Amino acid sequence: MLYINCSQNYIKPYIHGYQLVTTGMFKLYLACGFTSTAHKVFDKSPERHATVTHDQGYEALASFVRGNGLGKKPTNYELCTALNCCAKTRNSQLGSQIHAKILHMGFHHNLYINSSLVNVYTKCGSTGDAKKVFDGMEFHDEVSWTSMICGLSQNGQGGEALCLFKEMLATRVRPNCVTYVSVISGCTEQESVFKCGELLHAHVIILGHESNSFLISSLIDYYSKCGKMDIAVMLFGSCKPGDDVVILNTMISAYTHNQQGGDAFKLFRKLRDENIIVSEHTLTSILDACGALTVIQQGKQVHALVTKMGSDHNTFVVGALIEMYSKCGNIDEASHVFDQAVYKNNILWTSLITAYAQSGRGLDALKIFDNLVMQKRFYPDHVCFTVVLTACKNSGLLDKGIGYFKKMTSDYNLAPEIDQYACLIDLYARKGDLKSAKKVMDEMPFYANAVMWSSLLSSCKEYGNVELGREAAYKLFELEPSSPVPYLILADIYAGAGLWNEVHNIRKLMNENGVRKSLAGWSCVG
DNA sequence: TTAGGGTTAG
Repeated sequence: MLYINCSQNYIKPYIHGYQLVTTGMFKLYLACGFTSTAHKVFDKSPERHATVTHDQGYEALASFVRGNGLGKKPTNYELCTALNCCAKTRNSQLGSQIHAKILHMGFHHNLYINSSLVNVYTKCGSTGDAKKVFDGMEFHDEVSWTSMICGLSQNGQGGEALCLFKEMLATRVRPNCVTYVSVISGCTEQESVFKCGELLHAHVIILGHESNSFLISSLIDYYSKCGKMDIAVMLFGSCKPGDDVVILNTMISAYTHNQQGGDAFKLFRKLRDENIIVSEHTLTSILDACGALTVIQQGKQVHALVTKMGSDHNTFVVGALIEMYSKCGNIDEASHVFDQAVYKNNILWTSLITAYAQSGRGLDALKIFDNLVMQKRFYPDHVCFTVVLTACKNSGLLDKGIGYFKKMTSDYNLAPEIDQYACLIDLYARKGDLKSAKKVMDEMPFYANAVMWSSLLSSCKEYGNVELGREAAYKLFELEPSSPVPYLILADIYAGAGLWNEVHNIRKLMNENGVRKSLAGWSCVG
């Protein structure tokens, strides 16, 4: 039994935040059959940028929902189209309901329908459900294999995508360009699969796909994220400028992320001089370069172009402008850009709070956060809490920080993640409450990482705690075996306590473990 | 009727 014409179902999950309320309104209008109003709501939605193909989705989905409301039996083609729309609009709820209908109607053997289901589930972040559908399929074609591989890649499971790709190679179905694009894009997330990209590149060359623009951009992205800029530049050199704006944008980002902001700028200027049409992605990437280079004059010129292109409605571009002004030290202009923004979503609010926090105005950052929360205009997520806790940390506000940490669970039902625990530990440690910091580390549901032990070790040096300092340093010897830093800090701690024999032992241990003291200016004694 | 690349907050 399906209830997809029941509007309540659409509203319930979308009560958090302006952006989601807008999405909920869109879905409500759509569900009630008011497609033109749904169009209007969606046209004003900040989520509009989420996919370029949304527009093709409304009418088909609305028609399907209306038909279902009238008790009309859908064909397998219509179910497929409806699932496709669910994937594009990230509507997991309707997708699951359609899945139930598919099972009820006995269409679950259909290859196309199953591929679409895999796509819906992965686009909505449910790779487990997608895998269940995939594993239950009687046979796979290149599209269904690729859907699953791509879904894993897009959900940060590059290692799993690669394993599935290997399974595919063992079958009679051959991977195509799309499969390679999908699997290569998954190789940029985890270091464990970094080296596989080169092997996949070799496959691409052997198969003669090296001129495919999707493959070129994914390979440029891959090599730049592995730090192999020479190969990225070589691949870029094989294309004609203006052939594909995505390749250009990938190259601009590649330069920026590899501390080559000047080259990013040169490329951008070349595009402008040659009247090559740039996209909003280009603006975002070049603003990123301006921030990295702290070149506010160029940043302002790009801002003028943003206005000229009418791109100030795009939340990605607005976010990049805020970050650029903030990095260039002009927090007032960052704030002004935010005030002028037509659509303000959670991410943009977080960008503003971050801008204040990183400009040494932690108290202002917290004030903005408190006001927003009080007015119920904003429902913070984990990232926002990390920003807020960092602001507390940098301003030395231990009690406030503890209060925000507790609010995560009590007010927002958010289980703290490792990043927020790291902030809390650092808060306690910086204030000298090393006992509480250690207690959090012992009791939290995560293994303490190197960041946490380093934070504890630094504070042990600051507050002269030899016992805990020793424990932290020895943990770091295991976690970061080639780093001289924990050895040197522990030596400082020993020296501060007058334990000269221990200082000599640490020096000996460094030699034994083959760790080289390579930090210029480090204040190690002896 | 099924699949693809590049961009935001710490």
